[in-house]
Formats: sequence, C-alpha cells, structure tokens
Amino acid sequence: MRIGELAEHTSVPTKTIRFWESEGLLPEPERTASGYRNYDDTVVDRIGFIRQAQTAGLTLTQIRQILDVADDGNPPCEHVAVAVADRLAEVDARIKELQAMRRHLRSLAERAGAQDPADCEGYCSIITGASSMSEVAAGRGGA
Amino acid sequence: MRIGELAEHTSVPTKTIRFWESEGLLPEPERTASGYRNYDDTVVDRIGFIRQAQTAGLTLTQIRQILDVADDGNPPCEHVAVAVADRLAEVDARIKELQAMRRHLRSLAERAGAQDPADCEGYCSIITGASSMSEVAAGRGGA
DNA sequence: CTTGACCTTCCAGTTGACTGGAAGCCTTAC
DNA sequence: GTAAGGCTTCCAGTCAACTGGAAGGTCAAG
Repeated sequence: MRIGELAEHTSVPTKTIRFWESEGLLPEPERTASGYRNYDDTVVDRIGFIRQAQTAGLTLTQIRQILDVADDGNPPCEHVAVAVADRLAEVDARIKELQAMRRHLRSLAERAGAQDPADCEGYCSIITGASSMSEVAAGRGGA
Repeated sequence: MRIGELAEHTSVPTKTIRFWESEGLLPEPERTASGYRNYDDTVVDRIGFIRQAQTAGLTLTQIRQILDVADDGNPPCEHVAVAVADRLAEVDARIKELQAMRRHLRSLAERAGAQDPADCEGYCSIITGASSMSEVAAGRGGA
C-alpha cells in the first residue's frame, strides 16, 4: 500500500503520516525500488490506535512511549494506565481553571450589563472594577 | 521611571514590557538623552489593566483593541462586553470538550483497572476496547 | 512524448505569549 | 579607570502537532 492509499484508508493526511514517522510513532516502511513508501496492513491498526489515543487527549510523546513499550513485546497497559491517570489529572485541573475563569467572566458580563459607559473610568471599569461598586456588590452573591 | 523600576513595580519582566510595546499594547515612552525608556506613572495602571484582562482570559489582541478604543477617547465598555461574552462562549465550549474527554478518560481508567495485561491484544485493549467487553460493559452505566 | 497524478525530501510557517542570548552602549560607585 | 549592573536592539527558540510549498523523481494512460 502506498502512502496515498493508506491516507485514504485511515483519513490521516500523507503529511501527517510522514510526520508521525519522523517522530517515531510509525516504523519506517519498506520502500519500492523507486523509493516510494510501501506499507503493510498492520500500520492501519497502528494509526487507528494513535487516533484513539489522541481522542483520549494523550500527547504524541505519551503515545510514542506506549508504542515503544508495545514494540518491545510488553503489554503497555501499565504505561497506558499511568498516561490516562496523568491526563485525567491534567484535564481535571484545566477544567477547574476554566470554571474559575468562567465565574470571573460571568461577573464581568453582569457588571457590563449594569455599566453606563458615561461612568467609565480609567481604561474600563468593567474590568478594573473601579466604578460604582455598590451596585456591583449587590449582584455578587447571586451568580 | 526606567524600565527596570517599572518592571519591579508591576511584577512584569522588562522583556514582556518591551514585547507589549512592540505589539502596540503600550505606547512608546519618552527616552532619555541616552536612549533609555523613561516612563510616567500612568503606564502602571495600564499594565495593571492588561494583567487583569489577561486574568479574565482575554487575548493580547482583544486587549489591544480595547485599549485602542480607550486611547481614542471613547469608553471601551461595549468592546469589553463583547470580548467578555466571546471569551465566555469559548470557555464554555472548552469546558464541554474537556468534560467529554474526562468522561472518556474515566471509562479508560476504569477499564485499565479491570484489565489483565496478559489479555492485552493489539497495541492496548484499554484504549482500543478490543478485549473482554463483557466485563467492561458491566461498568459502563456506573460512571 | 507528454500530461497529470502521485511520490520524494527538506525547510519554513502556523498560533500565542513570551523568553534567552549576543553584542554593545550608559551610569554609577569606588 | 574600571567593574558591575542596567539599558539598547535584534534574532532565534520555546511548545504541539501539524501544514504549505518548492524542487524534483516516478508511473500509467493516451
């Protein structure tokens, strides 16, 4: 199978396939006499695995490590479990950050609704919170 | 005030101050005879505003637009309200994505706990879901 | 023999917000 | 006068995962 055909089967662009090869995620395939990459069918599953692992949010570095373990003949389950747990912790932390930011943005949006531009002081009272805080404070507990 | 002093007052590195200037977020300050930047006190507030807007998750591009409006003598509140609403929508979307990923990761983590490495098939059954699905399916509704 | 699709390599650019470093000038204290 | 530290500009690199494009080789059809 040539790279274009593989790309079509897997819906992964040829550019990306070559990139993954250069990053060590895909083994170097055989070449035809003229230098074209010539893939066997097994690489289709490997690419499917990479895509599924990406969907789970693993980085290419993590995926490469898992594949390296598997390529050494060991079951990579332990590595996978660690990567999944790591990623889960990252995602949880990121969600917390975003939720905090969301609360901040909601209070800014609320303040923006109550703000008369004529009262704007400095660069923008919505963000700096420099203006009529009594009105703003009234809404602080509600959101 | 020279740049080092300003950096200390604002806790923003000199590198970053010059970078913001190059990006149009800070006006070009006066220079001393020898070419040193010489800031007046107003830039301290401006930098504070930039940091607060960053905390709200606005990009430097959005912040620059807001500052441009303010520099033209108009209250930027409307721009700010739009930027805040845009960012809020982005954050909401990102949180949803991450929560979906989180659910996926949780199910992978659960599967990893139940997986005997000896049963591992292909690259990793935890991720591909290729192994003993009866056991996995039993836990699917619980998470 | 030519056209066009496909393949090759290699290098540069994308996004966002910096950050590091080199080479050299300025200021102040001793 | 000299040493330390601060300042200047400019260029390159960081992180992640590609993506675009140039320059050229290969293959099958007509």
